[in-house]
Amino acid sequence: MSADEFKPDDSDGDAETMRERVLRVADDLLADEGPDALSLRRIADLADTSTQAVYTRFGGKPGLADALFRSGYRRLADEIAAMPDLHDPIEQLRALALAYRRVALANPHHYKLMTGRPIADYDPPRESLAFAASTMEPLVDAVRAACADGRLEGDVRTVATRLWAAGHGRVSLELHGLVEVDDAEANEYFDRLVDAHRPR
Amino acid sequence: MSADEFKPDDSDGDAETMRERVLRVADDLLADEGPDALSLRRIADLADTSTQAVYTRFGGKPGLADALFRSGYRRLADEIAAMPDLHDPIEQLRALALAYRRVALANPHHYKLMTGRPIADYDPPRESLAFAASTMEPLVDAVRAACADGRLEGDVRTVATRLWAAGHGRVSLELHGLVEVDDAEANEYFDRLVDAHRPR
DNA sequence: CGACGACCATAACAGCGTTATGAGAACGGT
DNA sequence: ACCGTTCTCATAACGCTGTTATGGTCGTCG
Repeated sequence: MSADEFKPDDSDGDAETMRERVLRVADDLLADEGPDALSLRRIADLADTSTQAVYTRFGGKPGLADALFRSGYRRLADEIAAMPDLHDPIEQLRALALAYRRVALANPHHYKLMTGRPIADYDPPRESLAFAASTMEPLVDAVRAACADGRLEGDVRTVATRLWAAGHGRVSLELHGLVEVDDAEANEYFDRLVDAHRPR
Repeated sequence: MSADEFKPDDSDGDAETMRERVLRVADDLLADEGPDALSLRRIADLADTSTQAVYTRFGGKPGLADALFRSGYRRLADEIAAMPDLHDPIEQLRALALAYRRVALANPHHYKLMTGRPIADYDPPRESLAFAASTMEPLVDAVRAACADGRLEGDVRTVATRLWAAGHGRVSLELHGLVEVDDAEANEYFDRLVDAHRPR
């Protein structure tokens, strides 16, 4: 049983800890088959361990779901951080919106976990919600820059929140099949949103 | 299959059919405790029947979920239909947005079922999605009237869809705790959205 | 070296959605 | 009016779920 691959005593090196392995397996399973496919027994089997390990590392299924929730927002934050600086605040806003939508459509199951409640008995705790909201900081920065240039007007955080909400709404309806997925219209839509906050 | 059943001949005119009873119990349970509390066994007990009845009437849990999905959109459609006609298209649009948000915040669990996927193995079928989209027709009508008056410009359905998406986004983030619930800001937000489609 | 505590595999428990089985009522054709 | 068919639903079982209890192995530290 359990060919002792590694012991946690000395330096971790590049070996994967059990926690990392479980998280990676769950993350892949979520991406491939969606939230309904996430069963502790299946995850434990795929990670070559038992369900009990999930409990010692994550405290249970909601704890594992929270790790996936954060992992989803971390990916979003990483993709945003990897974007080139366009130096034009309005262009930057457009790029952020496109990136947001692109990440969401590319990882629909993660997006549902990040903005919906697809896993029973899991509701993101305060800290996770705060972390999620913090991934919108680049958007706030771009709005601030645009306001400083006189290209937008209004309270910075309020405007940023409006853009976030509107962008999320479009993506959410697309993902749920309530409106058609349409890149061109999505772009038009967002441009109009930005226009709505231009000084006139 | 399933012509409407008749009870014995006596005058029980307002008697509830088993299907109605199950649906009402499930609807109350959803409103009171949320989607996670919906278990067929519990519903069957509360409706004084067995789980099997749910299968003959709804085909299973996803079928019951679909009935609740439609019931949620029907309530929304009814509330909208009960609104007085304001005769001013823009005012009508504002009133529709407020009604949409009010219904959503008053029935958060239903709203999650209507726009999210909180019940395992249930994805709304085409017809249910079409029914859901049809509840937005009064919004389309108001946009059409506003365009006819020259108060808005653009393709009618496109503009209506944009307003729907943006409104949904705000409500969704509020319900999920990602932005603060704020009536005044919600109104401001929607007014800006409408402004964005005014001719300039 | 021995006691302690962390970790995890095994197994059990209660609950879930679903399905099989069978009994009883309702229906339709003759 | 009769009888066979069909529909409906209660009971019980099946396999799955998340969770918890138990016990054993191992590293840590007094």
